[in-house]
Amino acid sequence: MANEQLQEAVNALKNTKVRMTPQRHAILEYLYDSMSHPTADDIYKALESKFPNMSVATVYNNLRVFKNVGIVRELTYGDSSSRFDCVTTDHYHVICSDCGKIVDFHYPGLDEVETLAEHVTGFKVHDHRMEIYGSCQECKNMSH
Amino acid sequence: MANEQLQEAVNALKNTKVRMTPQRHAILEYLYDSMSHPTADDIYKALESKFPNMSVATVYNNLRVFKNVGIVRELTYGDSSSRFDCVTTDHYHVICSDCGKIVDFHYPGLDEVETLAEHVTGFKVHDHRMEIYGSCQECKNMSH
DNA sequence: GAATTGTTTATAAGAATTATAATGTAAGAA
DNA sequence: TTCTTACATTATAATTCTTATAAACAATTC
Repeated sequence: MANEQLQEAVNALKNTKVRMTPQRHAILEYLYDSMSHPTADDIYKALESKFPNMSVATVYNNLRVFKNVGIVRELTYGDSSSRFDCVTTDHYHVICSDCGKIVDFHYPGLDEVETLAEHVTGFKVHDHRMEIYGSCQECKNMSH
Repeated sequence: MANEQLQEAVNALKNTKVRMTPQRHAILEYLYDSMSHPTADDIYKALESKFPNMSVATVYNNLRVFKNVGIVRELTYGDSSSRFDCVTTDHYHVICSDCGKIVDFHYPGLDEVETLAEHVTGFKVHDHRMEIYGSCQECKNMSH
């Protein structure tokens, strides 16, 4: 299923001016396979063996390209570097404040929040973002 | 009322080992008076005339102190620098994707989201964060 | 096949934040 | 009060993440 989603993403790119390159494919593949929330540097390190000559800038550039096309989302949490997540179904993130672990969390979309915000503020609302913070099971046990 | 909240924050600090200094008071005062969401640099610039010798590091250090005590919250959006917000009542932020304006938005707390997340993930949930993105009225009109 | 457009690489530059060391200031004990 | 200790501030240097630049490369179009 990760493969199907990857294919969808590749197809989405075909409809734009964006060319498919080995590096791009590898970055997408890593994102869809790992299903984690890596930083640009995580991706860079993970692909080092496969692409010894790849530049960090390539990772950043392509993540931005993917973001603009809409197949990747950038997550900025408290920690220094951004994390990237492939846009699949609507889900939220539960984040461990102690170790930084990120777990996906499905929840019916908060549409009513968006509509209420439109009425109250006069904005044209496009999107929202929510994160939940806490201590994961491992870190909970650590603090005994 | 901003003054009352400021007093509360000052009192909260008295109960810790944290000392009150002129710089700290000025930073808090600015946060509570302006009711905006300034960056560290905004604060630094705003207090320049009052404290010509203050270092940027002081602003950063103290914002972190306030954050740890729990009277200030750090907001990390896509843009490069963090923004800081005094923790008052529970409210969310509506952010203009075009001009960056931030508007407060009151909404009954999403407690059920937190409890559901606890059950599903096994986390001990402390907190959550939500932001709503859209175009403010000015930017809506601009794009005609 | 030549020209154009887009891509990668390597490196340098930029910006935000943190660490360090020296100096300053307030609180507590003698 | 004076000495000592602990905390704060300042100035500067160092780090880290990210972006810009220019040259080399590859693919697409005419």
